[in-house]
Amino acid sequence: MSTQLLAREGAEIEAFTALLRAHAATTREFNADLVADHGLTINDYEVMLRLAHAPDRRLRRVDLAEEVFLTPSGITRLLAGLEHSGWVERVSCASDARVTYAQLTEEGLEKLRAAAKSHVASIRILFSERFSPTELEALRDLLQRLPLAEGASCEP
Amino acid sequence: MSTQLLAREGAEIEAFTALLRAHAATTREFNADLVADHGLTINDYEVMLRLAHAPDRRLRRVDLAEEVFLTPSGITRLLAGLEHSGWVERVSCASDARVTYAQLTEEGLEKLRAAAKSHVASIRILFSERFSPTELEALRDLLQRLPLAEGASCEP
DNA sequence: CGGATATACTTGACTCGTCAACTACCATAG
DNA sequence: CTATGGTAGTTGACGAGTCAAGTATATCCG
Repeated sequence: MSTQLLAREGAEIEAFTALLRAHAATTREFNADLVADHGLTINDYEVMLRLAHAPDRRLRRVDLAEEVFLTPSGITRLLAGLEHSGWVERVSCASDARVTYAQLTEEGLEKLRAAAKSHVASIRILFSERFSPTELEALRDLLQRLPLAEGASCEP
Repeated sequence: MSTQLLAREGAEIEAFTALLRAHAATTREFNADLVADHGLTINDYEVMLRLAHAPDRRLRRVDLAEEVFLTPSGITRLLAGLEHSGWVERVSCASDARVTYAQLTEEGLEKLRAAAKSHVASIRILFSERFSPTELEALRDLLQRLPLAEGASCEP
């Protein structure tokens, strides 16, 4: 009654709450494993993964930021760590002196492969324990509708 | 080929990636609004909401931590802010001197109501723009399966 | 050309939350 | 009663990421 306005009810709110919890739970788990086993955070991993799949294994820092939903300064800081470890190198751009690419090194790729092995396995286990293939697809498709504006669709 | 091991393919990985992105996108949006309009973070809000729905509007700090997926120290810190603003009070427990309840004050409830008004509206809009009622339920149900069972896991 | 505006990135100061270590209290067994 | 072990909570040191402001370069247009 007095808390009517604060209703937790309503499928939208429930869905969002579930999203928060699901993220907190899974992320915490995977991140802890990744850090313990490889000294990488999830974001380190995601960034290196994007680089690995990019042409020449390099990406502009802005674009990278957008892909993993970090701010430009966040990316600067994250990359500082990866550069320090020798997994990513700065490469300057001939045609535009403002841009600096982040490029995955050979060691970075090796590191990523090693990390991927256990990380991917954990993800597969967690998700396939809980969902059928059909549900998995449904979940993915629904979640993919959420990110607003930006990275929508178009890949080169 | 050489990146085969790093495959982004596989419904489990895609689902998890989508979860990361969906969380980052929505959370950033809602959090920014909440902070700008009411000076509350999403976690502040979620904590106050739990308190509002609890008997006597109070909860043990441990239990609160568990509900919002924070560590005990995280909760201490978060509550320190809310106590400072007068929205939450510490109440000690008669039967067990170790526990301190966090109790939502009258002002806290008012604050929460005000924040809920716009926050809930934003959530509803974002989600109902993208999903039908049926999809919303599906999404919620799928996400609710993810948080791992607390005590269950781990090593002896 | 040259000034205005926009873009790419970095830096300082700060917030939020973590972990590890610690205090304080409770419960139970000998 | 006391030792022993478990639970509730706080604190210090730190990491990760944010924002606001700053620098450097590009681009557009009179």
